[in-house]
Amino acid sequence: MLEIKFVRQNLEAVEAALADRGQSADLTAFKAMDETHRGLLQESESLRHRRNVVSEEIARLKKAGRPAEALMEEMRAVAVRIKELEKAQSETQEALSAILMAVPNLPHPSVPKGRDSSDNPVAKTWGTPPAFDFTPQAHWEIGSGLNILDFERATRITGARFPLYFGAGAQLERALINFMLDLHTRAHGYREVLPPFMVNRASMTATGQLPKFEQDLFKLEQWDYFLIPTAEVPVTNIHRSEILEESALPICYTAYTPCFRSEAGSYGKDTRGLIRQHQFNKVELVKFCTPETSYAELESLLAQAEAVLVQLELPYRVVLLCTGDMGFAAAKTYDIEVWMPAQGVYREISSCSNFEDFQARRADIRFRRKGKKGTELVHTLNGSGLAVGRTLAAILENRQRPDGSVDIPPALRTYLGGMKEIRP
RNA sequence: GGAGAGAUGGCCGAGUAGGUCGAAGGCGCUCGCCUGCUAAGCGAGUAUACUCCGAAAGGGGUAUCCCGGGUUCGAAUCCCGGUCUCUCCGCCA
Repeated sequence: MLEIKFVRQNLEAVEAALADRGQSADLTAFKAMDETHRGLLQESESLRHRRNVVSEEIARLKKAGRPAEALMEEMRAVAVRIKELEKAQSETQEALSAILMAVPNLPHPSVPKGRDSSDNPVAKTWGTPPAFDFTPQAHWEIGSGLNILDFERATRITGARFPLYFGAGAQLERALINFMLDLHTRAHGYREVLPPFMVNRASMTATGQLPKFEQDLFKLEQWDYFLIPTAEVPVTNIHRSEILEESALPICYTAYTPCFRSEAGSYGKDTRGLIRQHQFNKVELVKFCTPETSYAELESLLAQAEAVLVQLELPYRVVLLCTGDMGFAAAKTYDIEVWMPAQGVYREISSCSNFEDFQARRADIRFRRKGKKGTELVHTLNGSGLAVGRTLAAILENRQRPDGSVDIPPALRTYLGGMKEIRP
């Protein structure tokens, strides 16, 4: 969330930024509530002060064996008033935080203004889409032809939008996970973590999924736990409520997890194939760093995610999300989109964001500068490195051959016992 | 699931016949001094959040000893509820 002081002092700027995101922003309720709240705070604090002073006085009188009944009587009334104020205060506090928790992050100045994905400028294009002298098949057709993907049976086991891999398909998914983790840990200096796949409400709130987006999550019925929609949640929460040493930064983690999303509101979209599933695998990159380095870290994070596609020889492009297309918590986001030949479009395969201190404030993750007093909020970043199912889909489509077989990218072959291709 | 123990500052760890405890002591860290020889000595400082005053420097106030209630003029200390951790038993991949 945004700092309450900042919002108070920059109401118009915040409203304007929200408008850029395509949100109607009316913070007059916030302003009034904030003033009420601070008034209550001042009254109750001065009463508490009075109480603290008098309590000491009572202790002194009693020790000296002198009567204190009159003061105690006065304090009984003060205590009642303090209780009233506390109640009112907790109500205004709750109202204020409800408003603030629902306010998205402010876009970084370098983010272009725009309404939706059609306004996202392309920042970079890498590789050349393969030229086929036959009509390329969609990955679900290839997968079913090779008998490695089975969406029909997955539906029987669970329901729509769940994947079921067999044989070389399952192996390929696993190989991709290992390949990505190895690349990020060995070449990019990340530390591997394997976190819980369910998290509590506080963790979801810290990274921004809650309270606004509960309908996008899978929630356990008997527990106040949620299935993670991305490893960003458990991994960012590793350091919740901690004060880190500046010398420890940046902290870089990479994690493989399955991800669970209800995909509410996406009915009818991408109903076939691996593109939009309720459960999918992802290797995530997460960084904690100082504010002055976070934009450089965003660029390197992006490059590290791109490196996966470069090594797999999959053509892609990078787009910079405009203000209207960015996620709730992000200040700046690059999407990496891989080429999907069957549809002839680039599809998102990674999203790399700098959240600045938006998540850190919610999660209370700070650091201490060497030789300086006090603490500052860290900046957090994360990006997919990459979405595994979509990567597998891209390999199938980009490296398919007219006979229905698929050529395995050379970088991946050692992870598959030397397998060079998948044949029916 | 059953029984018991516990939760204090960056870390360790005192502190319960309720008051002068934001909290001893140690470690760590910062600054200064001393000394110089590899590892010590001395001194000072060292939680966080919110809020008010101030241009600022800085100063005032409040809260926080797991969380939420309660008792009381007053609670780290007493009572109730919850969460988490540890030990033992049970169950289990």
